[in-house]
Amino acid sequence: MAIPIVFFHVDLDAFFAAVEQLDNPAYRGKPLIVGGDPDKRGVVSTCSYEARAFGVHSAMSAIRARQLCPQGIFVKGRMHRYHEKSCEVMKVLDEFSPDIQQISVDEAFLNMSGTEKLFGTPQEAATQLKKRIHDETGLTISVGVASNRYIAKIASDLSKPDGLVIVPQGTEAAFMLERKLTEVWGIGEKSRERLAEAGLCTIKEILPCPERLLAGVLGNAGASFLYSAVRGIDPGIMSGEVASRSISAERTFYQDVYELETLETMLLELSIELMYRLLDEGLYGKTVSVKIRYSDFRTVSAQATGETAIQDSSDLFKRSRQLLHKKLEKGSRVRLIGLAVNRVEETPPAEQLHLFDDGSTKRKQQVEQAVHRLEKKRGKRLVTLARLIRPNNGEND
DNA sequence: TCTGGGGTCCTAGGACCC
DNA sequence: TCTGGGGTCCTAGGACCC
Repeated sequence: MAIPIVFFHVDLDAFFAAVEQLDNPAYRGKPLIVGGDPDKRGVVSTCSYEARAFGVHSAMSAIRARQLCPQGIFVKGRMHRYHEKSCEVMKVLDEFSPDIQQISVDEAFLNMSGTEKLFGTPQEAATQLKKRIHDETGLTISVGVASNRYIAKIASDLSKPDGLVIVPQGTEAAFMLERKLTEVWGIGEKSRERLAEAGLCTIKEILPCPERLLAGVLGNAGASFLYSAVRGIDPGIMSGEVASRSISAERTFYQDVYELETLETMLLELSIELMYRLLDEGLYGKTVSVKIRYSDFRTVSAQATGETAIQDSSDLFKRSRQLLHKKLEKGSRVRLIGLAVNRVEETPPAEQLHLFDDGSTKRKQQVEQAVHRLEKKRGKRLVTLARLIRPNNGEND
């Protein structure tokens, strides 16, 4: 007989807030909100269940969160610490399955197929796993169990916190039939609006629709995704390899700005930040894109692919500055500026020989790398371009 | 209520080549 | 002197997720 396929989806409950409450007993049992500054333009990253009782939730503006929950404790996130705790959790997961797929700092899939002899039934295995995580890290998890990743992912969300939902093999379609459209992972607000316009508000209404009809509403990819999802079949977006990578950094200004110099200064800072990350991870890229969000939230971008890989931060700044000038509407107020390097690779792209290159770019790159190494060692920034040392450039943090 | 930051994937249209 | 079809790459914008 074939071994039944069993996937666990493990999701840490209110992860950032739970870590803060773990590290600081004074926060326990209190409405704790991790995220941006309510006095600036921050949003809620994660909040404790005590805060959720007031209606506070992730992605809500921090100002709104404070209105709903004036007694809430607002703290800034400590990503470094969350990564540490995340590693502790993943270590425990490693002992339950050789096939683990971490999909974010607080989530992972475990292929538990064939582990029955070691851990018992899925119910027994999940119960052990939850206990071990709690005993060893002080955190609680919610677990979804199903014959495919997609259903497991949806299941883990249903009885948070400290939940366990098992969807037995063969009942996937019936399980999906009971779901609300808002519980369907991958279908967001815009897609729900479009479906509603087509008279499709429930899974029951979507089921009889041919894929062709759905394609008219959501496009080919969206239709194919939803057609599988409502039938309890894994649409496959959780298992694919990443085709290309990009790295990006962006800043929302504390107040909207219109001075070109302020925008350029921020772009330079972002260039330095991104270049350090490229060097740090040993990545190369030649496609740069600049994003501008205006005060009315209109967002535009400009992108260009150079002939050679980005050499150093001043090269990155030069390229991004050109894009900024190309795209910026003069006189419009800007609330956010962003910079990205797209399609980064681990090997340098083959470049044409530069007949007149005297080797200065290579030297600049070496200097930058050396400075970066030193800074990493000492944990602070040593060299700053003069342009960045200004009393106030209107930046958010 | 006035909307962060870091990502991935999809689509449509244009350029270019054979 | 008016013009096919397919493939691939690039760009801009949008949707979605954590």
